[in-house]
Amino acid sequence: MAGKSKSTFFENVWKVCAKLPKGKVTTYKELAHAMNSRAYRAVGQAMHNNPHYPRVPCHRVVASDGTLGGFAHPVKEKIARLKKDGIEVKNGRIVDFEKRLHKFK
DNA sequence: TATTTGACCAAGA
DNA sequence: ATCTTGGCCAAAT
Repeated sequence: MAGKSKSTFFENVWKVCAKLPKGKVTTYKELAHAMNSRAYRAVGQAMHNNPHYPRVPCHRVVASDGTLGGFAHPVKEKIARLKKDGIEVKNGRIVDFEKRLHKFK
């Protein structure tokens, strides 16, 4: 085997997040879960440092209760991008959150 | 190596 | 339903 390609936690997060279909959202917790981890806080850090937009759609990652969570830019932009993806936000919450929520695997 | 910092979460009050 | 608290984990300092 040639060089061992050890991937960091962040890189794994980005890799999984890149699989999120357009028109859907996921949560920090779900991303962690998909990696068999409970580091949902660290997932937030990975999104904050996401160097791969738009390949990694970090704006479609929200909090477990359907609220928006954070964003590296004004939250206003996150809302705008979601709307562009066909996802509605009202009063700081994802509309029809449960229907929009994507679970990996 | 130890401490601090978050785009979090679940359970209490 | 909203607000507070403690716990959680990886990265950065």
